[in-house]
Amino acid sequence: MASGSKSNRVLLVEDDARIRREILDALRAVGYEVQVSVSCSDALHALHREYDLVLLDLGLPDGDGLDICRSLRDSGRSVPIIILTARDAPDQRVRGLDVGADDYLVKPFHLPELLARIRSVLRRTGRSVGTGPIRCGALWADPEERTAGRGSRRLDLKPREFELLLFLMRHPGRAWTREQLLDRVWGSTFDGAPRTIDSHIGRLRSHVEEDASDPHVIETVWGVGYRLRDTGLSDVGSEENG
Amino acid sequence: MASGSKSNRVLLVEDDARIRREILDALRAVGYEVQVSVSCSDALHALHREYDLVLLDLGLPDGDGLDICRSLRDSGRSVPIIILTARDAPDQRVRGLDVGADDYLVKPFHLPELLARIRSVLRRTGRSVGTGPIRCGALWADPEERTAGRGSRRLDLKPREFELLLFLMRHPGRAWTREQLLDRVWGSTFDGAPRTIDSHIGRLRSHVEEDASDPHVIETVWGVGYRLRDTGLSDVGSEENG
DNA sequence: TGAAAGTGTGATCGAGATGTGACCGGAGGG
DNA sequence: CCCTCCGGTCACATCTCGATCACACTTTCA
Repeated sequence: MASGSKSNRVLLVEDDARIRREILDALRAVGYEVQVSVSCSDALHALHREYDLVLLDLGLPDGDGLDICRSLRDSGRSVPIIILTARDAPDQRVRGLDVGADDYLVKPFHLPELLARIRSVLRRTGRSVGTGPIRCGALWADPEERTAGRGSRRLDLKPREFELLLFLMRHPGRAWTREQLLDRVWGSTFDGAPRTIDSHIGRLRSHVEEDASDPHVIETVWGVGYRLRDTGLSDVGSEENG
Repeated sequence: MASGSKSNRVLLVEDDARIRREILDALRAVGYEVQVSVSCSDALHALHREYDLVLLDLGLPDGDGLDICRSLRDSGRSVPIIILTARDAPDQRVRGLDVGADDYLVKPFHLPELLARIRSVLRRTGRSVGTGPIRCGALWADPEERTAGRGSRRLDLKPREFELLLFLMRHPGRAWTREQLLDRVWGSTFDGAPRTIDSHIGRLRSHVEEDASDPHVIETVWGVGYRLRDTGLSDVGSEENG
């Protein structure tokens, strides 16, 4: 999901120079990385690359934006699309949405509303933060599916191991004492020996580490506790759009 | 008996009887399973159950729909929400979208457009329930014909077993708790023991699994529930072990 | 209405996950 | 260099939770 620390990439397909300028400035002002296409052929070429969002005008000089939308969906690409157009008839809206657009906004529109709709679509397709899968270096975990893995390999974790890993992944780079982990992962009602943590860390390492005798992922902080190594989001062949 | 896997489940929150009737009829006509709430408290109660979509009016007699939206998101629920309201000021739209709504439609609207936007949201969130036959690995099922099988062999499933299998096949790879399965497959009216699920999973396994004593198709997720093996991923067989 | 099939539930058994203490070895400090 | 302290590992007791089964209840269909 192309959302990490980099900015979101947007393809703006619009032939009217004035409107284009206006949207472009607004998007850049709030930090999106924007590319521009002014025609169908132009857009189809640009779409060989991956984007987080396509803003699509329908009335283009060399064809209809709906065809772009349709061809993207037909070829299985799920990149989010928001249609921006002057065509405001109800059946035109229905048609736009039914060829696979995620939203349909009629010109003239208010820029703040466009930005809000963009945020909404990105939020939805980027999977909302609290529940969606998270990544940390080569590690990934999906609380909803209850799956975790390293790279392409899926890990077979026991419930406690999964909870522990999930917690650590939500706070990469930070060191935790055994007491804190017991409190946060086991819950405040649990009153057990801190050594319990050691066992579970050990078991987790045997799954997660390349070489369990030389831990690089779950680090020991001597005299304190443990920490998940913060790998400033290295790449592990992500991408799921397509 | 309401069967969650047969159609998409929609919660309609609307206090105006005329509008409610209109939307309700339209949704049922196209096959959605609709529940209705007429107030905030009503809606919050209904939302203890799971839905595929919430249609949310903002001006409710006992509070603001925005609060419902906000509280759902705050508690980590990602259920799709479409706001339907008479509030048409741009900053109200922005606000609605920014508290977590997936779409914002101003009254009066055209029903076909609402339906198209519903389709779009369901498509995007992957909750759209198709009516055609589906496959998952060697398994196949046809909701219309009410037949299911494994490879070339037809399975003789009882109604509940069929519904359960169908539901699992529509979300391969995802783990479900017993409570969730009861809610989605048995229906929101059913209030029974979670152990019931165990029985049906057992019966289903005896049909579906090569060797029922060593389940590979319907996996047990310890401490959570069950999951249909996602054959899309590479082999999940026992990894290392300590 | 009666028989037969389908479904829900509680009891029991056993597999598998978890917590704990003992023992070992290495890191740090004097 | 030695001593002490702390973390790693392991085996095992314990306990939780899932599988199974029998049976009662419900629904369906003749």
